[in-house]
Amino acid sequence: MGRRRVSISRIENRTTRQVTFAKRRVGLFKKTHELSVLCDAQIGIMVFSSSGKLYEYCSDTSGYSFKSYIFNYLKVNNIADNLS
Amino acid sequence: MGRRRVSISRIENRTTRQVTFAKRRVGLFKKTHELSVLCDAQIGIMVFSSSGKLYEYCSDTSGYSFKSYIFNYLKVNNIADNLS
DNA sequence: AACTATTTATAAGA
DNA sequence: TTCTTATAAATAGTT
Repeated sequence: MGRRRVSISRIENRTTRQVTFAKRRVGLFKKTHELSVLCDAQIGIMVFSSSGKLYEYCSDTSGYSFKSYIFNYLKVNNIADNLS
Repeated sequence: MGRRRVSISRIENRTTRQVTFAKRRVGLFKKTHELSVLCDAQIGIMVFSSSGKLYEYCSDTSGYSFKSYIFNYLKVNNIADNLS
């Protein structure tokens, strides 16, 4: 969806890779936010860049954290108890 | 990006919300995969639908699920033990 | 950091 | 509900 079609494989040029990372990361977080709001979903996303920097997004509505949903999931599925 | 512009707020109609969730979830995971491959990034994403079902994607190809990263996080931070 | 030609995602409709 | 398609949105290459 740009001037040319691009095949999905690692971008070798360092500068191009960094620029694409910055652009698509913003796009991904936007899509994440939209899905969360439109469909009332709880979403957590963590992105580690190749240089090791962490970017994260978490939907959080009216007091419930994403972590609380994870805890609830673990409990309901009997994966863990004694959560603190 | 469809027949009409849509404002980003909760879709009230249940059927429309479910259809949109299914479509956009696929799109989001595709975008996640593309960013990961193009830019050599490690990405984990967890989506809880409003009905509580979990969908996840993890860029790691060596057999580890994103859930295992969460488990490790919970263990390391002494939030939960007895994880199965 | 902006721009814009194109590709891609997707909202309605069939 | 799965497929189609008109249109909005994302973005690759350019400036």
